[in-house]
Amino acid sequence: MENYPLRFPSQQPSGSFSTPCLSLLPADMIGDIQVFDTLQGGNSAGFLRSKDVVEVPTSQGYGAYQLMESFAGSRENEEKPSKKKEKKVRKPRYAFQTRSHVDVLDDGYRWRKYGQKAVKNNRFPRSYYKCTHQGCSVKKQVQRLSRDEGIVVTTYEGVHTHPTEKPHDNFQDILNQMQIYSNF
DNA sequence: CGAGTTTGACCAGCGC
DNA sequence: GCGCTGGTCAAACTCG
Repeated sequence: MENYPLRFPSQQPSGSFSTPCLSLLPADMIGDIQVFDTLQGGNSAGFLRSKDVVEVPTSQGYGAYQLMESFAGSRENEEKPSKKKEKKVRKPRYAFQTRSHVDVLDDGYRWRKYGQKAVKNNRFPRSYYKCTHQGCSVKKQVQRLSRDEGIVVTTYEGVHTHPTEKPHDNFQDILNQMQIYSNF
């Protein structure tokens, strides 16, 4: 499999991310991801408003990244008729939409593919990956939009419990940088 | 030989 | 209850 390094804007001057080049991604195009309009503070990555778009240099040129904070388990948080079963607690998910012709962007972590499924209303399959680091249960899903096959949606579930295995920025640094660039 | 991929089977949740 | 769909498992396979 061919991976391309994903470089985030640590070397970019502030203010160079002012022109989002992608329209908003409808929530229904990425399955059960729910897009929140307001900041859900308090969690480790809740510092970006959803629908913020940052433009990020990649080896294929600039790509537009839209961070969407989402909670797939939010329905479980709503009022629901009580059930005997313990409600399933799901970790928060964070989805990025990326304009790239490669599906799997190199974010510095090592991933093991554990599944691939055909998705309804999408001619491209969705791939499921787990972080291979011992004790780390972070997962991600990668899906290409059928409406615009140049766009890849990567959905992260969970937070890494370890630093990146590559010398460059880890994911938390990346998100922190996004915070910096989204606060101008 | 170990690590990662492929792929069919299985399971759970949800809507009708 | 049943069918559909998303998510996961695990055996077989590939690759370096």
